[in-house]
Amino acid sequence: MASNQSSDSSLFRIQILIVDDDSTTLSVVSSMLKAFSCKDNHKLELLVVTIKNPLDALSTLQSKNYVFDLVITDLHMPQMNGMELKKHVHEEFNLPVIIMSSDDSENVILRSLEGGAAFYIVKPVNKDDIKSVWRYAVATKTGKSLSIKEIGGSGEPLSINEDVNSAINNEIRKYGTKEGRQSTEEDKEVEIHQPATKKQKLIWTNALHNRFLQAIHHIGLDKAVPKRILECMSVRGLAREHIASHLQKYRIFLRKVAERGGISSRRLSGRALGSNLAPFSMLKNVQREYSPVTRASIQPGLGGSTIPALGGSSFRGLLSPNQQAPSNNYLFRSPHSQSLLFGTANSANGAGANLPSHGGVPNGLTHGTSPMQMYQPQNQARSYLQNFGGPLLNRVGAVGIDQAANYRSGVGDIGITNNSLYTNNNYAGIRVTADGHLIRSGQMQLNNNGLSNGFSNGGHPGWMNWASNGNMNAACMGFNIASPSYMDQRGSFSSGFVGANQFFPPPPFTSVYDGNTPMLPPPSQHQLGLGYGGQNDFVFGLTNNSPSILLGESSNQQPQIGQGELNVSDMVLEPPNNPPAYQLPQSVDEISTHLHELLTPDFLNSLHIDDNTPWSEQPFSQA
DNA sequence: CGGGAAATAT
DNA sequence: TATATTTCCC
Repeated sequence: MASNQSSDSSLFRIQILIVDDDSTTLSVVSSMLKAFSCKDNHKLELLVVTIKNPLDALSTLQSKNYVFDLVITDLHMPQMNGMELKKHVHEEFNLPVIIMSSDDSENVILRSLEGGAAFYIVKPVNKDDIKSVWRYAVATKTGKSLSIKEIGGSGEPLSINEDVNSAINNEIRKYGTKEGRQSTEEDKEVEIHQPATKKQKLIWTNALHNRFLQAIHHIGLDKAVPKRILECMSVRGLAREHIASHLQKYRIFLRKVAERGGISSRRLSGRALGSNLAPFSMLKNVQREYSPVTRASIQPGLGGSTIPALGGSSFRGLLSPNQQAPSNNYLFRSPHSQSLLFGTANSANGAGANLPSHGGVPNGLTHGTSPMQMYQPQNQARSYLQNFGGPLLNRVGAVGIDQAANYRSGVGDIGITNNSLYTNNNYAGIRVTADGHLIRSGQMQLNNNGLSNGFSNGGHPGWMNWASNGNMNAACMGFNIASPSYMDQRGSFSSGFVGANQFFPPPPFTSVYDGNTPMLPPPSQHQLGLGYGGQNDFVFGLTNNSPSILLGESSNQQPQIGQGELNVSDMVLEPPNNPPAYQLPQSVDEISTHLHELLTPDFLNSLHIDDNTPWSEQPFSQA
């Protein structure tokens, strides 16, 4: 039962009550916890009391008033469930309660967290969970707050309180050093030697990745080496090693895609390639959680790249009104902390709760207009964090999509109205009929720059995104979404993209990116309309049950888009006055030939990945 | 020292 | 398994 370790000189005396009707869990968790309490460590004293009956637990708490620091309880117990117990514990003893259950349903987890649980552990409990408990306990005891330290604020990378951190590091280092100690079974079970010198784990958030991409743009892929990228990115705390590692992965991704791109389009029979090119699916910018999109939608897809907004335009995602432009930052995860990024402590700071989940559906709690998503798959090692905080980036130069209002109605215009201050009010009316067809409504007008593709490139050579015959052409490809589970709500989905090369380098990175501010270029450069912050600049994603790759089989054939839900040929757009410098290939062979060109690193580089797509869905997480 | 591949860790 | 870190070699 109780294990007591006497020590007068303890720096920390932590007393934990564990309640679970399963005695195995009790003993396992107990011993795991104790494993942290190194016997020859006089700075740490851990008292663990295990009780099978929640009612007994309450009476124990009463009889030993205020001696406990923390209660860990199972959720499903015969006498009283964990949440009830938690309620009592909160009210009567004002102690934090950690819920621990094999139930990993999001519902339950959410309710628990919302109900005030400190955090939630999904059984089987692993060492990371134990570490989390331990750290939480220390933090509680010492009054230090465990929190994501002001992600939007101080510029500090994600970290728990430094004091706590170092204290724990010290403890762990002591525990972890093998010198003078025989390794025991217990050590193997809970092995925690992470020297303080160990690097914090960097999580490549989408925003950070975008920064990375932009840096590569700026430098040029061929010259982009870690050191230069690092300089260019100007992200505090970022190390060359981080870049090198990421670059390595990125190159692998590029290589893979390039390989795929090189094969004949005739072989690109739908599904096979779709799955092969699954990485692309992440390139679209679907607002999964927030978008009311149901069907026959123009989805912002992946694609086209940074078209300067001087006369150009960028599609912004079809966002719901509350959707904020992502402004996420990079996150550092302490090597010791896998699970401390959530829970009560964070809630106090306005962060959300994480959701252990198998399915990987981020289900971040919305916090006002700055929802933050945290995703911790199960209780495993990774945490995907996404921060949607920050100001709405009303990107100058972006096509303002008259989005939610019309879109929500499901019928009517998707007014794609360029409201850029820097353009000439180009108007491309695209209309979705009641039955979900996309029809032309209004026409693209020329702007001063002379190109009428709606995405004028300011006089610079650029691709049209649909060819002069008015049809979306061969460059339109659809890719199945990588994770159909995401799309359950509205069926399968293909996003198409049209490509445009990057002709404009991003503005120089002048300021040091502190990891917190939204990644916008300096104001004077806003007009470039670059996709800072992670949006795809524009693209049509074409929806619904589309085969994976939608290359036309003949020069006359239109890409097949879905089940007639949305037909590109309905998008009759005015031919340009000035033919684009680069004509899209018309025949299959040409397509085949040009596919490779389409998938050049430059093009790939130009792909901006939206912040709302979980990292696990991002391109080279699949590569 | 720095780049990059490979091994290793989580 | 995926991805971040670390090592190793050039």
